[in-house]
Amino acid sequence: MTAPRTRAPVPATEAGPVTIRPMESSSTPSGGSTRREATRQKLYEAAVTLIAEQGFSATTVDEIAERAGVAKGTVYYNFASKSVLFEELLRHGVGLLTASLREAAEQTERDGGSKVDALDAMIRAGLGFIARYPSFTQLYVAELYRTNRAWQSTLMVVRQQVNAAIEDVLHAGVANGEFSPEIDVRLTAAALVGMVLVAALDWQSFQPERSLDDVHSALSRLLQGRVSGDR
Amino acid sequence: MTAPRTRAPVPATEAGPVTIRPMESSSTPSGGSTRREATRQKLYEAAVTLIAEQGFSATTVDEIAERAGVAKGTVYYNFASKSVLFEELLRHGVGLLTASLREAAEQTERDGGSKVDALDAMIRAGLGFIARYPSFTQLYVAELYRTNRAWQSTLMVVRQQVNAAIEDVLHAGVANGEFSPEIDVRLTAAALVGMVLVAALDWQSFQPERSLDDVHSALSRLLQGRVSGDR
DNA sequence: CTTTTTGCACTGACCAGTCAGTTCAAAAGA
DNA sequence: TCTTTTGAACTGACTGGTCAGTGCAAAAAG
Repeated sequence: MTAPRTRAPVPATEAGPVTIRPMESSSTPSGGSTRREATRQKLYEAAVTLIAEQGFSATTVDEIAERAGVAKGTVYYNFASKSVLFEELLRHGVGLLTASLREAAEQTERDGGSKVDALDAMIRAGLGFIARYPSFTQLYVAELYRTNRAWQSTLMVVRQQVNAAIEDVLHAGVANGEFSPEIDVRLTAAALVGMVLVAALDWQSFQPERSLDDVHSALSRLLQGRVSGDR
Repeated sequence: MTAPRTRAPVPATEAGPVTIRPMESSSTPSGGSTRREATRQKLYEAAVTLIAEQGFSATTVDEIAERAGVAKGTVYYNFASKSVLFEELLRHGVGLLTASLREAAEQTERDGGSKVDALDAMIRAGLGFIARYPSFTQLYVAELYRTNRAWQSTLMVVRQQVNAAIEDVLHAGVANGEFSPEIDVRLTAAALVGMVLVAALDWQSFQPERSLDDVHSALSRLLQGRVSGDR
């Protein structure tokens, strides 16, 4: 059998772990060419809402292209595959989130606040982020605990990035004497993430009219154990 | 074109009464025939793990059937569609969870415990449930905040069921004087759910060797504001 | 007790449709 | 000129759902 001249559909070896294509869009180390970057941004935005609504598998590349207002070919010109687009989107979004969290903690630090204050500020920052990018948050939560997926590793890295930002403050607080040395840093961080995530999603989904301050104070009360009693 | 594939037979003619198939699977009001129920159970179990791992859309009916050890047609004999199978699975699982939560609260009640104790018992019950059905929990979290989906309404009902169990205790505690009247019951309940959900998922995914007691005490500490200080 | 009938539960090949990914010539920037 | 985008055509694989047909245990008939 000889290769039919027109098409060259993947030779024999199927086991190829890596896509053979010449492309390699994912580079763009810095600078980012002007036009290209704008297109990618549009694709991110289109993809994030669609995937948040329907999930990754249920979202088609055609839909993403249409929503972004570009041709399907453009998607593949800018990203090696649907999965790669998704992975880069994840990294992009979580980068923004962690930056925001760390910034909040550092700001508190600079103002001479305590570690609880830092945690509180991070909760607020988290809520702010979720309010600004609700779709991204949905998508993050929805994909976070899936296993057996192509982007497993990306997800792990990204999750760790977020949790670490909180764990750092917790650790500092323990070293500080401000927090009990008996707290379980890892679990407490996870619990705090969950608290903010689910409460914020509830807020956005079912009571979007409420203010950030309002929601923040409810969580703040929980964080500081001001639920029982009323000191 | 007739040409029956491999099998022969059964002469044509079937002028008999046009029984269009007995269909009507989803009923089974009570008793339910033994065999049928066993098959449905196997399908639930197969579907829950697969969907937890891959998500609803990425999971095929063929996979579910194969994992359950039945033919594809059997899936459709027992459930009207893939979505219906999923919806019934959701209702089934959440039914178990809420029963467990309410039972825990009532037990505390009977023992003359406080409302914080009830909340604490519910956290423990929640953790226990998640430890027993981690896949179901993954699936629940992953699909909970999706919009534009066929089973939207089922999800809402089911979510409300869980949250209400917690809100009830919170309300009772406020009426009781045990909780500050300023707490936001709705948001606090959501936050507690998130706290348990994410912490437990973290536990199951990354530190499965730890004991329930261990995890419970970490969350308990957070609930009771015993994080800062060490009273 | 033996034979026949009934109908539920299950089967799996099949179909019509869908999707990710590819290709490319031509147009549009810059 | 060089880069980026377009848009439509195509493919190969896969998917949800269907349906004619099978197996079997219990009821009915003899």
